[in-house]
Amino acid sequence: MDVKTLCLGVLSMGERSGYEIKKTVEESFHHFFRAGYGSIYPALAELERAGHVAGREVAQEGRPAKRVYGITATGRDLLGRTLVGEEPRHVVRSEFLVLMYFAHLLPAERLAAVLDTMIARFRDGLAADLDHYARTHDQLTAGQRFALGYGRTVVAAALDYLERHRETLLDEVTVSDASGRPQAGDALAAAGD
Amino acid sequence: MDVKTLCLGVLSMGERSGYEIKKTVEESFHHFFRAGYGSIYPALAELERAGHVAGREVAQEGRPAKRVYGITATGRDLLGRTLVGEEPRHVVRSEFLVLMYFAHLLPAERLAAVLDTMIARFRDGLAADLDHYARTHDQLTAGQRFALGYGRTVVAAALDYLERHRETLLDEVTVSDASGRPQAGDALAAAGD
DNA sequence: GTGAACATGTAACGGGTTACATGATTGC
DNA sequence: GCAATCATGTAACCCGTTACATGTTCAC
Repeated sequence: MDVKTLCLGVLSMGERSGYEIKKTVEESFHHFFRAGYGSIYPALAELERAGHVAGREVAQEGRPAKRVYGITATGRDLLGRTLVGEEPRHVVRSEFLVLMYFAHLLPAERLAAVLDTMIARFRDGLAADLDHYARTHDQLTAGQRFALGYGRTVVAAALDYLERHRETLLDEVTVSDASGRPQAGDALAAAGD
Repeated sequence: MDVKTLCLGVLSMGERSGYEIKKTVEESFHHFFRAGYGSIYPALAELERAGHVAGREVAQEGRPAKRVYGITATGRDLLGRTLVGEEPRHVVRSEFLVLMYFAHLLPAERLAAVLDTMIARFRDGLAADLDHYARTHDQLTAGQRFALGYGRTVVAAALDYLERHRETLLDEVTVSDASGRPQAGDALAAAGD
């Protein structure tokens, strides 16, 4: 599934500009999908060329004009066929966890900073999520509630894990650092002093 | 963080061939990283050109010869600097969840099949994980236990969520399908009959 | 002898990210 | 005037995926 399909999906819920599509993706898909302008605008242009969406200029007061797109019949058809036809991928790519795997190669302060960054990120994401859900849950489809609930549940579990194991990891790594085995982190910390 | 850094990290735990690196990644990183031969072998070649790893031919009995790589001093240095220098990314890209978000556009049987596929995948992954962990936990570093534990915890939470909400989603989507609103899924299901 | 696991590579392709480029409008 | 938000786009680049290509050894 590419950004083109995502755009079709978002547009199937109502007309939007490229800018607004990105907003929707950030609000509703942020736990499991992301798309930048550099992929959204070209996707929209290509979809319009192929007749799957139709754009029109809309003037606004107090804001620059925007170009809103609506999905066409062939677009809806393509969306349905694409969703049915693709086997569902689910990929996590976490350099954060690779970093944790090699925690013994990191200076303790850096390790703590990384953990705190991730904890803060998850905490903020979850709060924004809960807020968004509270404001929209009564107008969501079953599928939307399911997908959003999945994101919330999993992030909550991740956050809980990080909070509960932060201290332990920090303690254990510090102990083994002090045990005399030379570590890349030690060398770097020494070089940094 | 790219596959080159990953290879350096794996090799920092001991000498390995490209084939064996892939095995290690599959066993230990499968919840949060993946790498194919098409990225591992070129990464190794480039690392060797730069002097960060050194390869040597090793004959085996009962098996084809292999080329095992060891990390060099400069490689270890580069690994340490790379790990310290990068801000930790953590990206989930789930076409599965996008599919669930648009569940109302899917025929009910397809929706059930997708859910069952994902449940089975998570179940199998978790079992393999538990098995691997049971066999290695006493020789893992704190960081490795932390990263592996994170993966296990999060996948277990995800699996639990899927199992607990599968029926509800299926019921709710079926009900709204039958309520008279035309759906893309209906059209496709009808076309398929 | 055939399939599975072991083992190593190359080359094209695709798609997303990043950086660049521009401009309107509001509020401070 | 300047920062922030709204708004749209392009082009180069990176890097990972996929497909292709090849060969060994074992077990059935």
